[in-house]
Amino acid sequence: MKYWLIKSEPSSYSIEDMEKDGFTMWDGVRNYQARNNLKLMKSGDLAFFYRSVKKPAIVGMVKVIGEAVEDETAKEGDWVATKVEFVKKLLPEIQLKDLKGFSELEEMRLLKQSRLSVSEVDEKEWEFILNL
DNA sequence: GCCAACGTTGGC
DNA sequence: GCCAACGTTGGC
Repeated sequence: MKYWLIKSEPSSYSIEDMEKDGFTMWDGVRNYQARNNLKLMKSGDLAFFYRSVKKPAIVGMVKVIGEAVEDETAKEGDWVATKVEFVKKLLPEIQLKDLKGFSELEEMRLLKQSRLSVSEVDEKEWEFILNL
C-alpha cells in the first residue's frame, strides 16, 4: 500500500467537483514522472488531493480504484489515467505554508519538486500530515 | 502579474 | 550532445 499526492487547480477540477462526482478518471497528465507515478498506483492506495495555484493546500483524501489505463484524452503518446474515488474533505485544510519548516517533511516530493503533479508520499509523511 | 524552476524543442 | 529559446507550472 502506497500513498500519493495529486494536484489540481480549482479552476479545472476542485475537491467540490470530486465530492459531487464521487469518482473520476485522473487524466490529462503530460509529464513523464507524474505518469510513471500514475502507473505505480494500485487499487486501494490513498492520495491527498492538493489544490494548487489558488490558496495552495491539501484539501481532501481520495482512494485509488483500479489500475492505470490508457488516457483517452491523449491524442498521441503513451499516457495513462487512473480512477480515483472521493473519500473525504480534510477540514481544516492543510495549507502549503503550514507544511513548510518541519524536518519530518524536508524530503517530501511536494516541497522538493513543486511542479510534479502526481507524487509519492511516504507513510511517515502521510501519518505526520494527518496528525497536524 | 511576476518570476523561478523545470520541461521541451530544435538548431548547430 | 549541447544549449538557447520558448512554454508551462505554480508560489507569491
